[in-house]
This record gives sequence, C-alpha cells and structure tokens, in this order.
Amino acid sequence: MRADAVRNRERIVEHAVRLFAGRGPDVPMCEIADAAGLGVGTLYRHFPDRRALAWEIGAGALRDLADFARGAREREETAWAELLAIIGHCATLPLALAKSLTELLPEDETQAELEHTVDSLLADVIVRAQREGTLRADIPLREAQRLLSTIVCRPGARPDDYLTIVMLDGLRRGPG
Amino acid sequence: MRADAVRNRERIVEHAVRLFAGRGPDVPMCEIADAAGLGVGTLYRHFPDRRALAWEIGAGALRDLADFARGAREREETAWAELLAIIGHCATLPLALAKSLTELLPEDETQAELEHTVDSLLADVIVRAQREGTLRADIPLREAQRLLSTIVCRPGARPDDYLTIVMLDGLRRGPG
Amino acid sequence: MRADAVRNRERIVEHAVRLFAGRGPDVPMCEIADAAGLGVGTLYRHFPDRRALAWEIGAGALRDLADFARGAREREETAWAELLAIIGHCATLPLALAKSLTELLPEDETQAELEHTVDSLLADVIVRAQREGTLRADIPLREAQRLLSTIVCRPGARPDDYLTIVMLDGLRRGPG
Amino acid sequence: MRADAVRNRERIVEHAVRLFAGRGPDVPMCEIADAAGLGVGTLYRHFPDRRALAWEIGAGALRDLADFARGAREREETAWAELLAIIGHCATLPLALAKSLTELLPEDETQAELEHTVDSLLADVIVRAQREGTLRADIPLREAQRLLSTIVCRPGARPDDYLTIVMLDGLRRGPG
DNA sequence: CATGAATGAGCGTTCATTCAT
DNA sequence: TATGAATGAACGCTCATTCAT
Repeated sequence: MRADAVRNRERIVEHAVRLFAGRGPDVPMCEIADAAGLGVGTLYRHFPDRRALAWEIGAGALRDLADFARGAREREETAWAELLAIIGHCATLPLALAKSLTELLPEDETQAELEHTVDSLLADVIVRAQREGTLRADIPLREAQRLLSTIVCRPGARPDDYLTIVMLDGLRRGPG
Repeated sequence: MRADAVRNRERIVEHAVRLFAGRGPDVPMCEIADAAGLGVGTLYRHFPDRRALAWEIGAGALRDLADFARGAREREETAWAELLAIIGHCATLPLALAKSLTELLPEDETQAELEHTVDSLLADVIVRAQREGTLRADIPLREAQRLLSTIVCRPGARPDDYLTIVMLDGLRRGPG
Repeated sequence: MRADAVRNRERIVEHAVRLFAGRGPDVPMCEIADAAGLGVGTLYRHFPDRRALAWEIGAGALRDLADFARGAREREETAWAELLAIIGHCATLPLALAKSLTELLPEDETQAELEHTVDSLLADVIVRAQREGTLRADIPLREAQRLLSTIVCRPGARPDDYLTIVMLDGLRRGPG
Repeated sequence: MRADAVRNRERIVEHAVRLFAGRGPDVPMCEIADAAGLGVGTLYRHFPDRRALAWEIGAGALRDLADFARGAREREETAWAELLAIIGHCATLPLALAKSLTELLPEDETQAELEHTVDSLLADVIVRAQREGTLRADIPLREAQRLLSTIVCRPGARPDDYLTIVMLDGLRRGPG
C-alpha cells in the first residue's frame, strides 16, 4: 500500500473518531471525508461502507486494550494493580464510542473473535484478583465483566473520577 | 379532548417508548404510527415533530421520578432508605431512553425547569443521607448527583443488579 | 337555510378573500376555517372543496361586475363614460385574486357562462365606444377585451393610478 | 466543474423555466428533475432548495436584462429607441415567471443588488427619454418604473401586442 | 488511484378531505 | 348541524453508495 494511501486511511479514522464522538453516530459520510480533506470516493475505497469504518474504530480500541492488558500482566505485581492499570488505560480509548458504534451494527466473525479475546483477558484478571483476595468474590465472573465494561465504556469516563473511585471501593475485598 | 383521542395519544407514547428503546432514537415516525395502529397524520397531530414526542417521554419519566421522590420522603425513615427506594423506582422508568432522547435535542424552558426539580430533589436526599452518616461524605454534591444519574440512567438498569449493589456498597458510610 | 348558516358562509368567504389575497392561493383550508372562527368541517359543509370556495370568490366578483356594467349603461351618457365607470368599479373588486384562483382550476359550466356574460357586456361597451368615436377603433374587439381585463385584473389596480391613466390616454380616440 | 455537470445544470434550469411557467411555482421538484432526465439528488446538488432554483431563473433574466440595457445605450440613437428595444427584449425573457417566483421568496443581498441595478438602468433611460421629450414628463420616475415593469412582466407579454402598443402611445410625448 | 457528480430510496412533515362524535 | 380527530397521499430534502471522469 502506498505511503499516501496509508496516511489517508489514518486521517479518515482519526477524523471519524472525532466526528462520531462530537456529533453522534449519524454523521454523514461525506462530512467525514471533507474533514479528512478527501473525496467521498476515497473514503469508500478504504472502507466499503459505514459499518466497516465504525468497526475499524471499535476494533482499534479493542486491539489496543488487548495489547495493554497483556502488557499489564507483565508490568504489575498484583492482579488488582493490573485492573487499576487497565481501567486507567481504558479512559484513553474511545470505548464509549466503540460501544455505541458496534451496538448498532450486526456482528461478524472477526468482530466476535476480537471481543472474545478482550473478554478472556479481562476474565483472567478478574479471576486472579478474586483469588488473590483483592476483588470481592461474591460476584459471578460474567457479572463482573459486564460491570467493569459498563464503568469503562461510559462516555467521558476518567480513571480517577468519582464513579470509578466509588466502584473500586465497592469492589475491593468484599461486602463483609 | 375526545376519549378516543386520549387513548390514541397514550397508545402512541407507549409504542414510541418500546420502539425508541428497541431500535434507537432514529426509528421512522411512520413505524411508530404503524405500531400504534394509526396514520402518521394522527401521530403528528398529537406531537408536532419527533422532538415533541421524545420530550413527552422524557418529561413523563422525570415527572414520575419527581413525584416518587417526594412520596419517598414521607414513606421512608432514613434518607438512605429513600435513596434505595428512589433507585429501585428508577429501574421502572425509561430513564436511559429519556436521557438518550433529550441529549439529542436542544433545551427549552419547561425541560430545564423539570430537570432542575429532579436535581433539587435528588440533591436533597443526598445531603440528608450524608448528614445522617449513611452516605459517604467525601463526594461533592454535584459529583454525587452525576454518579447516581449515571447509575440510574444505564440502559437495562435493575435495582438489584450487581452494578447497583457494588455502587451502593461503595457509597455507604465512606472510604475509611 | 338557517340565519347562522348564512352568516357562517359569509364569514368564510370574507376571510378566504383576505387570506388568499394576503398569503397566496395555497393557504391551508383549516387556516381559513380558523380565521372564520369555525371548524374545518363547517367550511367543507358550505364548500365541498377548495375549488368551490375559490370559485365562489371569483363568481362573486364577476356577478358584481356584470351587475355594475348593466347599471352603468343606464346611468352614463356615453359608452366612454361607462368604460371609465366600469374600470373604476373594478378596482373595488378582488379581480386579481379571482383571476389567479380561477386560472388554477379547471372550468365548469356555470363558470363558463358567467365569464361569457361578463365578456359580452364588456364587448358591448367596447363596440359602442368605438362607434361613438371615443375609443380608438384600430384594435380588434377580442384584443381590446384582453387588454382591458389585463389592466383591471392587476393586483393592486386603482382607477386613478398611472397605468390606468396612461392606458386610457392610449386608448382614447386613436393613434392618429 | 465537469462538462456534463454544466450541461445538467443548464438542462435543469431550462426545464424548470418551462415547468414553472406552465404549471405554476409549485411544480414538484421531482417533476423538474424527471423532465430534465435526472434524479432529484442531482437537482438538489445544483440547487440546494426550490428557492435557489427559482432565484437562478430570476437572476438569469435580470442579468440578461441589465446587459441588454447597457448595450442598447450604445446601439440606439435616442432614449425612446432604447426603451423600445428594451421592451422588445424583455418579451424574450421569462420576466413574468421571475416576478412570480421572486415574490414568493424572501430577499437577500445579491438579489436586492441585482434588482437595484436593473432599476437604475431603467430609471436612466426613463429620465433621458423624458428630457429628450419623447416620453411624457408628467409621470414621476418611480411610477414610470412600476408602470413599465408591470407591462413587461405580464405573462405572455409580446413587444408588439396591443397592450404594449397602446401603452407606448399613451406614454409618447404627453397627455396634451 | 482520487474525485465528486449522479442516483434514488427513504424519512419528516403538511394538508385536503372524510367521518365519528 | 358543527366539530375537529384521523387518514394517507404527496412533497421537500438528505445521504449512503456507485461510477464516470
């Protein structure tokens, strides 16, 4: 792929993220193209339809998250610390956006696989944190996953906002 | 207003709630009309545009919430119990929907006033719960409001789901 | 017909004239009804459709014009004076409106007959004026009719405005 | 702009003139598009709404008129001859149409300017014709302008029809 | 490969007309 | 008889997508 084609693709994603976030999931495709300084045709060459573009954004975030989660395992001492790191990192990703975009659009193979990978990685940290006694153990894995993903996919989530703090306080150790 | 017109109006709102919730804020107006077994014209006679319909739904939920909050104050012994009751009641209202709908649409007088009423009522419970020592006091009022509204406006929020439980555990008494 | 029904009918025509004139031939029927302080149903009881209402207005003006033209013949000494009187009277009728309304709508029996009556009366004055030597005779009857009707059906026509004056100067006696 | 796009634009205007003239200012936009052998979308790409299309037509006529009036000044010997030439030329322009279209639609900057230009050019010829003694001088400039524009913006105006002839006879020299 | 013109299905909305109340 | 609620066809306009240049 030619260097400028790569640059174009990146420009598109970049501006799409900005516009989707700022103006909702219905921004006209041609505004995205305009913002990226390209013709619509070029946009459609890179992404065959709106779905593809949306998913590119979602996939990017999920890939990034998966990478980070793998790295965290090596960097951090405890599973709890991993969890904190992951939550912190999530705030830097357009997860709320990714969620709203992928919710709208029907699933496919790759999508399912990537989401599954992320789920597994999270499940892994959760289980280990519960085993090491830092994460309360009275919550079923499935529910813990949903809970964390809800927290982390809020629009405007920050790693140190009150909701996150309170939730972590509620999650630490256990209800006793 | 004629009896059947009232019934029609109710049918419209009812089906609109269902469809907005199930298919997002962009459901075609004519599908809403169809679902209610009416012509589009009838829908538009009752609600001059999509905004009006959306706001009817949002306003309905907020009014209900405000009524309930006032009632809770008389029924419950402690502010904490009030809070639990309110959160429980919220799960019966289409608040996530209301939020997503009103976010889309520009503000107006009544809207602002109603939202302000709800805010005040919530602020009131929060402050009293902090005073009585059941709600942790290290969270500024404003932030507590945002936090609660985030919890309660989640799509699919339930008064007894894990997220709510954990959050309440995190909120009770304090961080110490 | 009951007295109030007559009053209603008159009110409708009256307000229809005002609204057609002020807001063009597309004013919604229900605005006309509103303006007359009646329900649409009542309007439709009196006039089966928009055409009927439009034609009522046109017919009213034409009838009035025909009556006046007949009267003028008795009151005035010369055909030229009749012509002046008729033109003067036309300015008091909503002729421009009538024209724009009847232009839009397909012809019918009565309509044709009434228009024919008016045409005949005008033709009569024209011919007599040409005979008596006050109206230039180098204009074919048909053309003179069209010319006069154009002058007289202008929106905002006045019997003493410059266009009328100049035209009458051009018409008097002849080109020689 | 691509060559075929230019052609399309011209085709649109051309058919719009025909249809507006034949069927009034409310012809459905999609009929205009159909007549031009194009999709509605194409029509709307060239003219963002009905107003824009209407104004294109009006502006075209006014521009043409202004150009012609300037040229006439050089070509003709007397102001009266200029006037005749201008009136003759007007009959080739869709002025009645332009008038009916621009009446419907609110003013803007360019529109006002263009109309002002035309007014000035006409005023100029009128004043000079009155000075040279060929145009009767007992009509105020403003009124002469209105009078001429009424004559010339009639639907179906012809430079040699009786109304024009009579009016010119009425205007020549003076009332004496 | 990039462009942006063309397409047309689809949605929001209006309004003439009908008819239950 | 008067009313105004209901209807739905029709129109203006948008935008995803295609494809000629």
